[in-house]
Parts: sequence; structure tokens; C-alpha cells
Amino acid sequence: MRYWLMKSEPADVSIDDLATMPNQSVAWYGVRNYQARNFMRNQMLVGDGVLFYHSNCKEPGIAGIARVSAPAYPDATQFDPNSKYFDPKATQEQPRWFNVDVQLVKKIALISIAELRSHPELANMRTLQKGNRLSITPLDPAEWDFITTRLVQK
DNA sequence: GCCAACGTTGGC
DNA sequence: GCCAACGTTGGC
Repeated sequence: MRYWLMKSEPADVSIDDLATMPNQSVAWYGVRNYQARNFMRNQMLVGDGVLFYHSNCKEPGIAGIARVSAPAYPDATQFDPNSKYFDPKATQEQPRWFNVDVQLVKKIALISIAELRSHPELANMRTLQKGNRLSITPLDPAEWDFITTRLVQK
């Protein structure tokens, strides 16, 4: 069992959007970075813990707790010429991009990036490092525990 | 809107 | 295989 932080732009898919999806589950489509793809394809398992993070928005931060609900499979948007995620070099026989499904566990009161930065326990979180842009990052179990037991409001 | 940081592309 | 140029990310 691993733990992950996954960034989503709320203008695209927000925590409230996730809550309205069938089974409160969504395909994590659109990842076009090899490192993030490899995390999904090679390491993520059903049941892994996910922090759902709102990025590139007015109030960046952790907006909810989620879980991996399906193992990686080819990202459908790479085959769709009308999608902004279309990849002409991808084929059905040799897909280039993969995604897992992510399911809501619960929405939480937003934990802002400023709050995350204020805790020394979280100083090594990759999302908080200068220049980090990776949209999927592994979390230490200690970081997951700290956030889900100390920072999530009851 | 700015811009630092980073990943990808493509000419050589 | 190097590396400059370019495009993107994402907090501020």
C-alpha cells in the first residue's frame, strides 16, 4: 500500500466534480509526463491512498482524500483527435499514456499550501519543493499519517 | 500576468 | 548524444 499526491486543476476536475461522478470515480486522464505515467503504470495499486490536490487555481491545496480504484489502462484521450491530449504517435497497439481511476473517499476542509509549508514534518514533500512540477508524487507514510490524522479537521 | 524551473524537441 | 530553443507548469 502506497500513498500519493495527485494534482488536478479544479477548473478541469475539482473535488466537487469528483463527488458527482458515477461511483465518485474518475479516470485520471491527461497525464503527459513520463515520470507521472510510470508511477501510475508501474507502482499504483487499487486501494493506494491519494491526496486530491487543487493546483493552478485561486486556493491551491489538498481538497480531499481519495483512493486508487482501478489499475492503470491506456488513456483514451490519446486516441481522440478532438482532445487536447491527443497524441498522434500513440496507437491502440502501442499506447503511450496510461491512467488509473481515482475514487473519492471524502472531501475535506481545504488544507492550503501555506499551511502545508508551515509544518516541519512536511518539509520534504515533493510538491512543496521549489520548482517541482510533477503532477503525481509519492508520499511517505509518515507524511500521509500526519496530514490525514493531524491536519484533516474532524 | 509574471516568471523561475523544468521537460521535450530537433538540428547538428 | 549534445544542447539551445521552446513550451508548460503553477505559485505568487
